[in-house]
Amino acid sequence: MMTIAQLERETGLSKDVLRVWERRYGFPTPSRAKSGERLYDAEQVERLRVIKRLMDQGQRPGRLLSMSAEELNAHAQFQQSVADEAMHLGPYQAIIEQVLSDDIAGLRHSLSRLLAKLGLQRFVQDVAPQLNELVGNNWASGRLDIHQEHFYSEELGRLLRAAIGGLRAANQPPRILLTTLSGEEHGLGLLMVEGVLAPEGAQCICLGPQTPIEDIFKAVSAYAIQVVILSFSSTFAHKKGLAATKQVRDRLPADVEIWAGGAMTRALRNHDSPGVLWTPELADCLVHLTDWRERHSN
Amino acid sequence: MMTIAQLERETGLSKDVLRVWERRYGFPTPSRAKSGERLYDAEQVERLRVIKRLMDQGQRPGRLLSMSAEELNAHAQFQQSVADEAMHLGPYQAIIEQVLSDDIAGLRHSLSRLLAKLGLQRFVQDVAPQLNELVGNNWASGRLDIHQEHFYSEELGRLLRAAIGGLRAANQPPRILLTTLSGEEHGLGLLMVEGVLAPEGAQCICLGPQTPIEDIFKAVSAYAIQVVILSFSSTFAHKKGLAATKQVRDRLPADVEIWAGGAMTRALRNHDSPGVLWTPELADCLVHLTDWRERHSN
DNA sequence: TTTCATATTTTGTCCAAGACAAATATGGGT
DNA sequence: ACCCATATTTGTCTTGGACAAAATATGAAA
Repeated sequence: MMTIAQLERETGLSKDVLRVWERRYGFPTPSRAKSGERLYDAEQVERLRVIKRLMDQGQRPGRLLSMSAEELNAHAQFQQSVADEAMHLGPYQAIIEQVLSDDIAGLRHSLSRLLAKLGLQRFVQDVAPQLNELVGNNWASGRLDIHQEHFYSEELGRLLRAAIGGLRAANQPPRILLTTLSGEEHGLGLLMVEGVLAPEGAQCICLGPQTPIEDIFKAVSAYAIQVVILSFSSTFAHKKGLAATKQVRDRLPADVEIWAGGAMTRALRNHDSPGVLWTPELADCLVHLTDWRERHSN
Repeated sequence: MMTIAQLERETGLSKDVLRVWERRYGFPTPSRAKSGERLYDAEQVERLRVIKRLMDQGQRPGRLLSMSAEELNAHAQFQQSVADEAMHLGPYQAIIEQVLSDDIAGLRHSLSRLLAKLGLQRFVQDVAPQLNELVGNNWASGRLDIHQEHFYSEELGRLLRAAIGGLRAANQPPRILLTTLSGEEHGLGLLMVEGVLAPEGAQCICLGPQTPIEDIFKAVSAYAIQVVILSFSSTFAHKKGLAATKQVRDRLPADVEIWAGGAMTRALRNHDSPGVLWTPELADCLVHLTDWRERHSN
């Protein structure tokens, strides 16, 4: 039996949403503590998990919530088969199999072998994004458990950090600050960007995820930063991302550039906002780096 | 101008709290959009930041919120001087100075030198906890900015991950799962535990922070886990931590042990809860590891 | 047909005030 | 000094209504 607060933390569905669904769609239907508080049983929690997963695939709640438990399961099954169909058997299928089969040692070995073979920069550009997408697809289709996704992220993060740490200390311009805004908790993208830029000798200072805007501003002046890189994962609503990025832009000195990347920025690729460079692909960062150095080479 | 949702993300004060404070104490006093939504100006945001920081030191909101802006600043100043007084100039004061002065290269160098000198296990046991406490105190006193705390955490995390990754692959029992429960986002503690246990040859599988209970259960069976380690930082309410830990205990097989550590567990040190071992200090983990191996040596 | 702008629907967030649960402080006894 | 019962403070949950924001459908122009 779970309270609404626990359920929010475990599923990521906000309390407001859980309550308004109950009112509108008649689901979920929690029992009540004698004080009137909602108590959700394991069955409904599980059903909400399935619903959340399907919603993250783009399905809309109105339909999902009006389905019976059987219909919902059948639907999830169907979606999974569709996703499987679409997934092409790329060169990294073997690695995904290792994630799916909880092959700890195998995954570690495969990743580090690929990194050694390709080098950090190529690995980050060519392999990591594809793997991330495969993992994302498999999670969306329900084939992959959360613990497998966590383990994969942790291992990839370790590998990248180790590789970056092994580089000779960078001392060429520009000085780059890497972080995400509050609300974006995924920090893997930052490591990937650093993995591309650090080998070029750029001085990267990574603050990890969720730096409040005020503190980004402080960090920029404390470290004499010349470029701020922000990363947004695909789950970040692009309208909010745009607004937030502009807010940062307004508070920073004009000579400090902002490069914003990550899956979300694909939607803004052609959006013209002064003083912000969109870098939906990692390769874009390299282009911008070259440009920056050219501009500042006098 | 900030909406209540932005303010919640940036300060960590929940919407409910912000609204109820307004009702009870008459502060904050946001203006309203024409639709009636609250809009907080920069000044009040800053004041709320100060209040939050003082509350994290243990001050109670009733008093802080009834103070005028001037009184509040004077009070914060006073608290800072008290904290400074209490802080003893330990052997690591120099490192803290580097954090405070944004000396990137110096901090990296000091940390890696200490690690090389003491070795991973000693570094994690003797140095890291003291540094963390100093950083915490300096943050509480307002001397340290959030970006400095982020940078410190990121650097220490990298160093530990690199050191752990450099160890020969562990292959001795027990197989240990490390994670935090949803609601606890600090993952540094997990790395520290791993830094103590991995050198002993224990097979550590780290999932990073915030694994839902259901998925901890799945991971335990997928990886044939024998010990689950949970970490709780000091901000986790110990009553909730106890309840959550018990919930995990109930769902796991009896032969899987739970070791719960982190600053919060100091309060539960003497609390007897069957099937859970409290490890408020890192050294406790080593003791438990020895015990475990002895018990399973037949 | 495609593309773009405009309606319409759906969905999530915010608001209000009251109630109560949980955390913390206080007083009195050992 | 410690511990327990009681009082106060503080945070979270409740309801139903309203509206903002996102997504989809519709229609017009290229």
